[in-house]
Amino acid sequence: MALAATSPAERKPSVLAEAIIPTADGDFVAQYSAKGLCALRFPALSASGSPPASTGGRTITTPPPGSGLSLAEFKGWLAQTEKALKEVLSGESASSLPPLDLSEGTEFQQRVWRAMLRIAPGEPWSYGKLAREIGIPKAVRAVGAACGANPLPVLVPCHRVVASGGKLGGFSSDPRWKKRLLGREPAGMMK
DNA sequence: TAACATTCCGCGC
DNA sequence: GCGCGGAATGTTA
Repeated sequence: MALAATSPAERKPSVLAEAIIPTADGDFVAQYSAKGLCALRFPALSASGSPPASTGGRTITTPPPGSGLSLAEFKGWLAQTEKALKEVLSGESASSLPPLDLSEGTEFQQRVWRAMLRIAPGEPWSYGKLAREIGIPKAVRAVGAACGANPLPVLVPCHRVVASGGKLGGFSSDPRWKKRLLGREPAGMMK
């Protein structure tokens, strides 16, 4: 029979609600689908490395009625997201996370992301260790690619995954964020 | 097929 | 011990 025309990552979750979450590091933007938090954008660093000033958290878009996401549920998720975000930003692991909608990723990617959620602060993993954790030790590079596709930076602690040999590794948006976040880890293994 | 947020090994210094 | 170049390796668009 013919090959399937659709690729595995064809379905993107539709964003029903969007909100700004103010933190000490700037304003994060969280996007929600009917299943949960599906994307998180973090503020761009200025050239000097200082985060932009907060605009004061306010919701940009609320979920429309009958969309599958109630306003009350959205507010609950938002509160959880904000709490978890601030916990991670202060160098701790999130005590509780909102539902995460990872349906945009392939099975392999979701496996990588889920494994990253288990990473404890202060003990950064290498791409190699992460690859070994999900059962494919040689897929180190694929793991790196999956990290780059991570829709929920910070919450899914992709910044705690570093290259072996004490090298920092890469980062999708700004390598500064990675260094900044790692600097707050309790152990601070990174010299 | 090409590209990747890697890793490993061998050299030379 | 450190740095460089090249090969290997799995997943994705």
